Amino acid sequence: MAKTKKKESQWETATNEKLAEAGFRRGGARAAVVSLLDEQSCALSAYEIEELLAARERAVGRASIYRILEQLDELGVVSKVELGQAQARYEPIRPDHHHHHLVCDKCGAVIAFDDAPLERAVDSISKRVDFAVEGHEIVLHGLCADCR
Amino acid sequence: MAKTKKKESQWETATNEKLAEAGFRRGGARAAVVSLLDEQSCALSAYEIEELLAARERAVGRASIYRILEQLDELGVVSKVELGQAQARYEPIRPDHHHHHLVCDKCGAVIAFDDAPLERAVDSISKRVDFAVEGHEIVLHGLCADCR
DNA sequence: CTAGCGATGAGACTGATTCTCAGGCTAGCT
DNA sequence: AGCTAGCCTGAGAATCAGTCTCATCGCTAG
Repeated sequence: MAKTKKKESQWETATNEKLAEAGFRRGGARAAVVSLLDEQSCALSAYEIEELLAARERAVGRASIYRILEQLDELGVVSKVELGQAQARYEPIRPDHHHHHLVCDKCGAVIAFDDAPLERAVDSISKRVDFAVEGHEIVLHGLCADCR
Repeated sequence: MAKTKKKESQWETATNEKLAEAGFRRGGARAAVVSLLDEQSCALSAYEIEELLAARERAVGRASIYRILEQLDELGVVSKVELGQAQARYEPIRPDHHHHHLVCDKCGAVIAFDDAPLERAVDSISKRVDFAVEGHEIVLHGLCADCR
């Protein structure tokens, strides 16, 4: 598949702006990772990112991938989620698409879901505890429709 | 510290019964792990378990700790929780104490909390999705009172 | 008391993630 | 456009949690 110049989404643009504001220089590796993440609707593992980038025209070193993901996480544009699979996954944070995950204990499939009442319950707790809550992660696990 | 014969709690007793029912023989290593877990009110990592047991009179091999924890998890008497700290934690499941965790991003402190509306929201979702939900894990992260 | 077989643990191994450090490239200055 | 300081990269070593292997130990039934 030829590399086509895609239109940058709001997330990629906003991320690049935040990187610049935070004093980061531009770099090919980071641009490739940001661009790849922007195309995803759900979480990718570092290994998947490495493979996907290698399969394109732009391989990025493993150390760079982890470094970049950490920077993006700190900037608050990427969310690191641990789904109990012995590896972390990362996904872009889009203001209009907050969601959580269902994880199949058998095949490892990851399915996204969102639920307003759940969010409200979490927000309510966040205000009640003596703790500056900055984020939350909710994982439901069990068996997916195929494995059941 | 001298080893004192403590009174077994309901959890330890029930766990030993389930182990026997499941056909497991008795063993010193497993008894030590079960006894240690019974004293905890919140989650311990495998490494902490290894250290705590070594600090007592009863060191247990790492392989045994993981094996035992896995058996207890399968029996449904222990819960494996991933708090995004690159290591799993384990805690006894007591029928009267279902709870979730607040994790401090700075010092790593783990604080338990429970909330009925949150549980109801999760139960509600569990019934709506095309997925056999067997369990859930909710982690709020941010800064604890000390680190703020 | 003894044999059979589950329980245990030392240590090798695996897989994910982090660290190190030499060389490349960007951004700012002339 | 040319130059340079210092951030950006990536190859590979190091680390760390967790898993596997296998010889030995020690319950328990008989």
